Amino acid sequence: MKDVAARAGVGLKTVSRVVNGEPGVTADTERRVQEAIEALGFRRNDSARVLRKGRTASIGLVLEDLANPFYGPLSRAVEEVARAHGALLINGSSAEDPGREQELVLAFCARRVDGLIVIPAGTDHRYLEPELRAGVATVFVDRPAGRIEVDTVLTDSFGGARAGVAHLIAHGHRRIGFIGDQPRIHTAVERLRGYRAAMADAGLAVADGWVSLGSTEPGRVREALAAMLAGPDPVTALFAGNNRVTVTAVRELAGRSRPVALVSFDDIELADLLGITVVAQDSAALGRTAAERLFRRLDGSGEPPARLELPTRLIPRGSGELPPA
Amino acid sequence: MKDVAARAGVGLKTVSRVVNGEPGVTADTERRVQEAIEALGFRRNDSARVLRKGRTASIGLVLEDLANPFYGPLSRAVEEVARAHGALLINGSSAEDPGREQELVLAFCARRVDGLIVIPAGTDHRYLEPELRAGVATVFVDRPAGRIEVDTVLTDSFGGARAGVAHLIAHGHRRIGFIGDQPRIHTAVERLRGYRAAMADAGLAVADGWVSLGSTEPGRVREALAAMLAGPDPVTALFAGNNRVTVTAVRELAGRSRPVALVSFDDIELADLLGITVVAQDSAALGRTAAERLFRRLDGSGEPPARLELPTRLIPRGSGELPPA
DNA sequence: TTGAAAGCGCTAACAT
DNA sequence: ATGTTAGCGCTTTCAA
Repeated sequence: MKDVAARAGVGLKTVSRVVNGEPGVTADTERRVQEAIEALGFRRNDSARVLRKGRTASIGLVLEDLANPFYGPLSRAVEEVARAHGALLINGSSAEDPGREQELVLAFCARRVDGLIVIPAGTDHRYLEPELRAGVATVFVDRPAGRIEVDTVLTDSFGGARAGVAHLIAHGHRRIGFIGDQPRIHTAVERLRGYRAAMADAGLAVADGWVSLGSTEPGRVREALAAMLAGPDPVTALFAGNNRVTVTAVRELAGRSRPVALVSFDDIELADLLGITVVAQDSAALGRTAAERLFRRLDGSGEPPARLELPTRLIPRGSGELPPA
Repeated sequence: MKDVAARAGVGLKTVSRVVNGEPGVTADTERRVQEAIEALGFRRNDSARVLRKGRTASIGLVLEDLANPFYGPLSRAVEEVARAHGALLINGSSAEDPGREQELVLAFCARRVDGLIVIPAGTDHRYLEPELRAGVATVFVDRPAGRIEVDTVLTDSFGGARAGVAHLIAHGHRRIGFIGDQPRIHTAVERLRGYRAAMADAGLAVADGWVSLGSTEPGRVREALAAMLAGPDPVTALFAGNNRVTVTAVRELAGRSRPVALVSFDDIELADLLGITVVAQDSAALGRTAAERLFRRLDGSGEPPARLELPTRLIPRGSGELPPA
């Protein structure tokens, strides 16, 4: 910028004015400055700008795994809103590791992101307190924050699971299995709660062997499913707690002779062709809602932290309407 | 930092030493500084650090659409490599718009990212020349750069398509359709070239109506497919140019009475259950390879720009082995 | 309309 | 082992 000023034969501040489109520069001076900028290939250094202005026009998004198809649309929606507000998006995957989540969040804060959107892996977020006090706008998505008060945007996991399981019950099933994610993950617990509520609503007892929470790694899911389908009283239907579980369950069930009904929490590409009944959540809406809330806060809305819940949608496609074998 | 120094009763540089884990501080002093840091909730301002050091420890990734399942694993792989090198990842989607690609790239450069990984939407990248001269390491992925010399990591689209079409020919097909992405996209053209090569290898002529390049939007693909399947000499097999085309094609073909063989460029989740034969490319490997090359360059390797091509893998699953109707 | 000077928070280089 | 000074590239403030 100094060089540009020298070459254009003007003061530093004049260049700054031109670069930022501020008024108070004659057309002629502006032209001279523009020429110098071209000639020198000058590009404003935003780091210095940030240092001076205090705002970075960037937000950080911490999620679990960008490679999971559930998070792609969410991330994209956040990016879209950020773009509309002139902000860039810094992305990080926690790999479901609370330590890594914290590391990423703090790295983003050190970069002085204006805001933070977090899909938490951990359950205690008090480490964020100094940042919140320092004014970093924060929204939690998909799962609630632990031990701090912040804006939260969730899917109605409880209601969705309850509706999905009730759907299976309505189609005659009495012995229904549930395979979900690890019990420290909020959505897994909520969906299990929804399952239990639906069973209770129908006056059905839940046998121990019908419920399995744990890693969504295929081997684990396969084993859990095999256990439910073995023995004297095998389940006739399965409620799969998320897209990862569903993918493995569908593969396993495809190889069986006796049909097992299936309802999946989360939609999956081409699930329509496979006739998989799902409880769909709108991950893009989740991201959009969270980002909009974040920017409203950055624009100075002083509302107290709120908790929003987005509804799910049951889409019958065949697998959930199979009668008990 | 000044405050921390004051509170701990030490000099500025001593705090800096502690914060950065530099040697030359007594255990006792360090403790006092740490206490002050805790008490004040101090977190180093990386913007200032960047301004001083010249390196930001961040890289920018411009791709087409984070919501496309092809890019999730790619982005994740890049992030993983970046993490291993202590760098953060800034993400942007061009939405296949060259103007937006340029806007994103230049925004990243203004942030002084150390490096850039670009899946280009445009075909002329001379706007990058000043940045390249300024030392921004750059790797293009999935599609080559236009009119500049940079590292490039591609999938062997030509070879993959040629092998896929040859596979259909080997199963008896003579009238084979090709539906691909827009002709300004390099991979679309390469795959079409592969298709033509395979047909020529077998001594087969290609009728005008068998080839269709254009948007991958479902309506467009549906129309193109309908046209190929109508008339006196309908195609008996289809080569789908990418995952978006395949999704629509599979849906359409599922509704037809006469079976049409299908080979897809790009694998898709659950394609195994649907029996879709694919020419798979490894998008994670693409991202990993590009990122590794980028960091090797950042670490000072002075190799000239190179062009790498990753192989594809033909996975027969049924749809590509159907005989002609 | 234009510019000079101060300073954002940090680190490199050089004292002490 | 510790502190001082200068300056990274920009914007803010105030003066011309």
